[in-house]
Amino acid sequence: MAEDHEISELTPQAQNLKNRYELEVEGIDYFVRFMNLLGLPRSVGEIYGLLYFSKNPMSMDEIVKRLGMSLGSASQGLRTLRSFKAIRTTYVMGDRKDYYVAETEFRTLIGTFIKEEIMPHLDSAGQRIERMSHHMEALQDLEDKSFLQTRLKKLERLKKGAAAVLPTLVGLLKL
Amino acid sequence: MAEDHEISELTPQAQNLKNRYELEVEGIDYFVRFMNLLGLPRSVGEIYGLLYFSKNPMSMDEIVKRLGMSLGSASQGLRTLRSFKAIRTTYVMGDRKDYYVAETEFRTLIGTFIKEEIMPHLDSAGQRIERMSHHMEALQDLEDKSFLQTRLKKLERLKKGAAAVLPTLVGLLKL
DNA sequence: GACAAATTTCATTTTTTTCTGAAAATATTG
DNA sequence: CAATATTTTCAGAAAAAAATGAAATTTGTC
Repeated sequence: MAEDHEISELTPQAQNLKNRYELEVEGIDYFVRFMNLLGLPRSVGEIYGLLYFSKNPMSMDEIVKRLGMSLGSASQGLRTLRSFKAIRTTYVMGDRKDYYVAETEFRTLIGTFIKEEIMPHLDSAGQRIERMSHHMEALQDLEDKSFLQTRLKKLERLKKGAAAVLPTLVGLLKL
Repeated sequence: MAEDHEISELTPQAQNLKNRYELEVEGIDYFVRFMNLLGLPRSVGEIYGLLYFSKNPMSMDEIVKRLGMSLGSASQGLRTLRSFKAIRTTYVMGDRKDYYVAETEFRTLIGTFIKEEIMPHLDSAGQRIERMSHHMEALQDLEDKSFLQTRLKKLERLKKGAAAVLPTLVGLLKL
């Protein structure tokens, strides 16, 4: 009973484990917030965070166990991450499971995100502006017409600006 | 009964109204999607879209009537838009209502959004990275430690890059 | 400063998104 | 190719976000 009163003192090993664990938890939280900023669900951020701070590739059932999430969420989340090339699979000899590792090249990751998630919006934005311009051209009231013309031009400029800046941004990310 | 069979033919005036209406609807939809991309609720996009394509300032009850939304949503949405400086109030003589007009300088609008919504995240991200580094420094296993050090450095670089690029982006928006 | 109009707040309801888990589909091994 | 392990799908449950509307507050007017 000599160490009864030292119950909150940790051995160096225990302290070490605790540090590693807290680092991981905070790291996962980091990516949960980041992905959330991009409009992606919590589970996606959790999986990516776990993989980002894991030295070894992980299988889906490991991920499920570590994060305490359902198989469905894990499968869906891994699919999303693959679609952004944020993770990739590795082959582990003598095992039929798939193993995943985080892609840590943020440049690629964000580039894919812009290309797949943002650019399509810009395309349909362009089409919508065209349809609006068409309606605008046909208006009788000249004052109203010219007012709307100005507003539509501004929209067009915004759209063109975004379409120009985003790819440049991806280029800049080489940093 | 001469025009019975022309029931779907519109007079020029009616056609004109229809064009104006469809332009407005499409314009509102445009901003609903845009705001949605920024993670803002539909009601915020609706209000901004309506104001953006309206030549005249509008009061809250007009907005409520035109969009068929609740007073609560309108009040909340207007507050959000004001906080981004996406709209401003105008004074209308002899009327005690507040009247709103859209701020059409997208540069300002996006600038405010970045400053108010994105930058705070970057600050807390920096703090979180620091806490993680602290835990990392204390680790015993040198291999794991150096692995995590690399990962944390990458995170740090991403964060620094974002912090540098975003204000630049605002500058570029002068276009 | 009492009244009325306009606006905000907030508890509740509605809608949308995300998660779950078991069944179906697919892939792998002996 | 049968047996089994792994992954995906998807209907329903749970959680989160947004909208509602009536009460409370604020603002402006006489």
